[in-house]
Amino acid sequence: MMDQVAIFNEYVRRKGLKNTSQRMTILETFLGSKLHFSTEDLYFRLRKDHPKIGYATVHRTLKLFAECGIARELDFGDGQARFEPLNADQHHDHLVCTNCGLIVEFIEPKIEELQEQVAAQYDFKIERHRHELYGLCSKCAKLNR
Amino acid sequence: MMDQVAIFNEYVRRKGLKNTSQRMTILETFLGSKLHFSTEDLYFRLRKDHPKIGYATVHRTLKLFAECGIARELDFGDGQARFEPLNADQHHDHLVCTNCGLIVEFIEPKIEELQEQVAAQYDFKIERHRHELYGLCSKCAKLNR
DNA sequence: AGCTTTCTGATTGTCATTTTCAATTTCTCC
DNA sequence: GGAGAAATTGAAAATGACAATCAGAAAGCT
Repeated sequence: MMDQVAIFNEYVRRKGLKNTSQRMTILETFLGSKLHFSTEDLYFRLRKDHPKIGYATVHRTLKLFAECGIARELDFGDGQARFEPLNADQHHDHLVCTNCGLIVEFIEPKIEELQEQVAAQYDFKIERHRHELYGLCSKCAKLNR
Repeated sequence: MMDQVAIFNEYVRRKGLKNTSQRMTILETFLGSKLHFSTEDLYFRLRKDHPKIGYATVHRTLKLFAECGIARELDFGDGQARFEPLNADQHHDHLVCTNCGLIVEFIEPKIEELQEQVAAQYDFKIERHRHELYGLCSKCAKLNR
């Protein structure tokens, strides 16, 4: 967690940006909470203790996190961008429950490998990818029977 | 191609919807053209020969195609929904060139299989998935060197 | 501390998509 | 074949997430 703060500070310094109390507050809340925030989620969570921080600032700051590599921007097709803290862990993708919204992360190196082979086959140089599995989690599968 | 028209007609009948000339026109154009339409793409293409068909109708009709299973809605993260005709072919996913917008379809049954295993492992019942590889196609990789 | 640059937050703008609604068309049932 | 109920159309307006604007505030170099 200290790593991410350090990376952010370094990025800010290198780019000639400024280190404001709002940015620090947002960063702490972002790192110290559940994953997969939408801008709105984080805005309302921050509101409790920091009612003066505006929506636009939260939005801009999350973009900044993505820019400097400490966050990943996700899009689960519900019309709202989400962000998750990124650390040095292995790359993961997501399972999304279409009923309750539960998000589970999964790691499957064999898929990553096959992706590379596909890209090579079509002579593409992959920069990033999206891989999401949508369906019902075990709880919702039982309820919806 | 006849299959998709039949499926659509069947769906319309079963749902108590009505079969209008606009819908037929849109369906023909949709099936008879390049893949991966945005609503706007299709709207402008239709405009040439059918200037009276409105944007909202194109949009609603594409949604209807997706609903009845003859089209798949795609989202390549550029803020515009796209649609492609679906037939009984094997499921495919997409490579997207981030420079020129080229879209290539790929099929990799081993990935599909691994997905199933992942879902089983987390006790998810998959309904659909998204898998897109973003990067540079061979042409753009050469130019951007 | 002074001064330049960036940042903030309220507001407004943008853009794809969705909704609205009156007029039109379809389709069922005589 | 045509009346009537119900769905559809198309123009326009509404929606909603995101991005841009801008004047006042804050940061940080010297």
